[in-house]
Amino acid sequence: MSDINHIDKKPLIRQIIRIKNMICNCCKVSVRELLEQHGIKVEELELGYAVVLYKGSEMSLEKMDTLLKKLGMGIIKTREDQMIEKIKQAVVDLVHHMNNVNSIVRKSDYLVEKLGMSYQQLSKAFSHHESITLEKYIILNKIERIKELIDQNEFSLTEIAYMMDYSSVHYLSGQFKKYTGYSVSDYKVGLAGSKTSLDQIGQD
DNA sequence: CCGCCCGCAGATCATCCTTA
DNA sequence: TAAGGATGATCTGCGGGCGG
Repeated sequence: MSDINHIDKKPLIRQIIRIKNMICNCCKVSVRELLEQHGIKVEELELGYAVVLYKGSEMSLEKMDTLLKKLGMGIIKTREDQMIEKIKQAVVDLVHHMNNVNSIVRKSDYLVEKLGMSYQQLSKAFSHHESITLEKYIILNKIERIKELIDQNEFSLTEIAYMMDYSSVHYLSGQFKKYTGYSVSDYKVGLAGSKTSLDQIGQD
């Protein structure tokens, strides 16, 4: 009797979950692996969201959130959370995934166009939700991208400045030192600290 | 000569706050 | 919710120094 009821009460739930701090394909691999290890079928998986199928009696959103937090991620719950995550992904797209110089338009214009909200609204929501301003978040992402380009050792600092939409190499150099505490030269010879994970940007 | 770094002044922009 | 103003931060342009 109880066994029959137990089986009947195992409905499969299909749900879209929004996931924060997914910033690259490596994250997708990790998320899929983690969820499948816990019996969750992943039907679709993109940066920022997944379509999952799971047994309601064995798994819940809370449990999934706990699992994802082990990867530095988590499930987005409120509308504001979702908006902040969209802003972050737009910034990551802009800074890290656009190698075409011409595509790097004014950051605020790009975000306004991509998210369909005024810059004031975006900035206010971001500052309210995070410990840094939207502008600083963009700059910190650019610094991490610059570190990557320096590590690749393919471009001079002048070329990197041009690629990252700085008007001059000297301003890039100055901003790099301001935000990291060490110069580009120090970073190149390994005297400085390592790169920061994108999901840790802005978190003290 | 080239690449990198630094300082300064002025222009531009982002953010915050107030008001309607 | 949008508009406008104030303020501080960021960015640019110029000039110069240093080391390879």
